Amino acid sequence: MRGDKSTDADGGTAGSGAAGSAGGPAPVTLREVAREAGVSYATASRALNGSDRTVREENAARVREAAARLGYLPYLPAQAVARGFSSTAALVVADMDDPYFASIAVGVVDAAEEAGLIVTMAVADRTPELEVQLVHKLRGHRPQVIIVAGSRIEGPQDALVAELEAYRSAGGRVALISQEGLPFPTVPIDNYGGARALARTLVDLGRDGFGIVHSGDRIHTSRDRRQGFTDGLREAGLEPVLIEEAFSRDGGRRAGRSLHPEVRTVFAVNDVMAIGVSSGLREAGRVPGAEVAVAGFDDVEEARYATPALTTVRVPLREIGRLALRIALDPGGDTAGAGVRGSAGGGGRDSVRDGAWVSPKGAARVPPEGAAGAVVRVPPEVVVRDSTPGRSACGGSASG
Amino acid sequence: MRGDKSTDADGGTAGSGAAGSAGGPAPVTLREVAREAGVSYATASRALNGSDRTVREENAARVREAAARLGYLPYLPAQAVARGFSSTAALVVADMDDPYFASIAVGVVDAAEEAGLIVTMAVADRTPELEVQLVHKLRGHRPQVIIVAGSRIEGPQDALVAELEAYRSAGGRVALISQEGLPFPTVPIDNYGGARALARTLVDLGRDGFGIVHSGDRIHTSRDRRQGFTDGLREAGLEPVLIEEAFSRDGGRRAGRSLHPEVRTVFAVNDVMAIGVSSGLREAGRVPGAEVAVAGFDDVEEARYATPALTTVRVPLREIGRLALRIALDPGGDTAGAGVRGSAGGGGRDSVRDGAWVSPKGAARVPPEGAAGAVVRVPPEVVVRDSTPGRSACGGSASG
DNA sequence: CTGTTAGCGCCTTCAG
DNA sequence: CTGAAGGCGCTAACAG
Repeated sequence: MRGDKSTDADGGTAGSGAAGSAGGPAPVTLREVAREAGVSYATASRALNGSDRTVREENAARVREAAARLGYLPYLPAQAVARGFSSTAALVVADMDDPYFASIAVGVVDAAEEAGLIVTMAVADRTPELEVQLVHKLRGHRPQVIIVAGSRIEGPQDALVAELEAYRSAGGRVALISQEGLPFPTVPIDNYGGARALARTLVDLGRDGFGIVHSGDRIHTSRDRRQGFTDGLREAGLEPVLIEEAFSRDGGRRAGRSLHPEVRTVFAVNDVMAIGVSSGLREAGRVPGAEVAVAGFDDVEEARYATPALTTVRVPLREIGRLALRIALDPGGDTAGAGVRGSAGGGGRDSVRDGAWVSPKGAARVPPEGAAGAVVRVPPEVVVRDSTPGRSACGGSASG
Repeated sequence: MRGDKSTDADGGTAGSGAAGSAGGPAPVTLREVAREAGVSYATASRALNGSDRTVREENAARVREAAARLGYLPYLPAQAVARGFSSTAALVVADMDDPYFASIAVGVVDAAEEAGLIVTMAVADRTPELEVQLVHKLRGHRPQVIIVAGSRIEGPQDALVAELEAYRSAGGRVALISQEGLPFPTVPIDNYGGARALARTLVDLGRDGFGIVHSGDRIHTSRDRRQGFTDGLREAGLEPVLIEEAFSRDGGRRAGRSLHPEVRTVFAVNDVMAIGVSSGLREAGRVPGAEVAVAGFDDVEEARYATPALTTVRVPLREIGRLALRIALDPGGDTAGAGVRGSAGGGGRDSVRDGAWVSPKGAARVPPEGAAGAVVRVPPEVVVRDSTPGRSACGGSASG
């Protein structure tokens, strides 16, 4: 919440005070404020919103005072019409009930707030078609930026790209989260590298009998994580058993319920599924953590309180959300790496893959507006917890 | 997504096609569409948005066709200015990272989508002052409705009420979630009744040695649940031990870590805290579920996968979110009870309190307006799970 | 049915 | 530094 350039007049508190008549008092308009303050309409405008403030302090004060007294509230839609752009940021997420997206949303909303924007949000329900329709609809509000955080699914993305391209060519800024390969600034998540590092860490800890619960290669996130983990394993000469299930808690649960007896270490492609796996294992009478270790990916808060606590790869979701808004607002800015502290933990080297991604198509058509394929890497970090060998799922080790 | 009254022109896919020049082609305006279609500006408007469609089908078709071809997109802010009200719904939640609010948000967004509104959202971070500021800020967009879902905290609510009152007196509609006592339509949650029923259920199951982990009476939700549970216990002649901690996972964890040894059944005021309690118990070397049963409130998805699965009180969060939007849009409508199935569980009587509160003033230029204090009860439902007596925290009972 | 013409609330040159 | 006037894109009477 930066204080400068504030457009607020009445300190954030209601001020319709007087309002004697009861019949839907038309909201106070800037014109009234001007009259009340004894200055011109234009002056009032300048005093309250000042693109380049050039108004005698005395008058400015009078205007502010009048505005406060009348409870004036700038009519944002009107401002948008006059200025040509609104003060909103649009966000499309795949599923708000998933803590992964919820955290990203928090980050976006937070950063937007700081930038003086309010966010309009839509939930695409993990359906590509709906997603396109939503950005289209959102576009009507002429947001200053559009951020799309969906689980990218295999298939033609032409519609989405076209929609976004159209938006950008009209002056809008877009940012994507974890869906590289599209000609827009993206906050990537190193799914491959993180998963690979995780695999190596587990191998180093002496685990074996690996299994991967994933959701098929059509879902990019799943594919990359599966791939990374597999490669990490292969470097140690190991080969995992693959189990495919839905990208959800329940999918994980089903997988856990019928997990092959020889799998003693299972990596679920995300924390939510991993938690489901643990649950499923228990339903099958097995003990997750001791008998079979389970690891996930994301380090969602929930995972830290699960039993056994998940070994996972930390992904700074909130920061990623913030970052998305920032790179959208200021592509090519000094945003790179900003706000993402945290060591590389166990992730270590090769955390950074090919950073540079070059815009393939269309980008030529659309000039400046900042680089189109900006990529800011967020380093993954392996977090080892309870599910490692010697620990039991039940009795905690603490104090005892 | 209802199809009628659609304002969309180009089937949801981008259409900036032609656009030869590359320098930020000004978005297509309605005027251009009109010219392109060979009709007047007004006719084009009517054809595409038609409040009361009265345009020869032939022309209408031409307009639609032209709109599609040019990739016309109605400029919502302009529409808002012209119409006097925008097509947005504002939502203020206390903490998006909490699954409780995330689910509510999903419901709101969903219902908004159905009503043709897009939601603008803000996170109040559980801070009353911020909450007021946010609704104030949001008000600037002239949303058609404002929904506030915060954890009500003891203290003067004058600022919030004033802000909301001002909004409403200007024709806006507001709906609150789980914070009765304020002069606005509210979707209540029977915290007291649900907790009391839960207590009785646990007593009936033979549990004893009760403890309540709550967050102090300043937080209404905590207070009501604690109160209800306590009363339920007293009916059986029992008295609980009280532990006060922060309203979060971590607060619960701390409570669990130092839980009095004699407490063998603990009720945490919400699922998230309950999960924390389980976690804390383990850290202290105790086994939640077997040695000490833990119950929560909300029936958040996460709770169903926790270990041990939580005995809890189901609250249809999503439905509640939907309902909030509906009663805001149509107070006094037939919304009562709609969409909320599920038995009354044990909540029982006193579920319905004083409903009527009469609307003072009238709407400005915005559509009708109904009752202002509508209250729709959502019946709580006790869900008994693993944490009951005989079960172990580890080995599942299933199959094996 | 259709076109013309005012605004909606605000910002912004453009003169004073 | 200030006021007057035009315009943003769209809707809504009001004539034809």
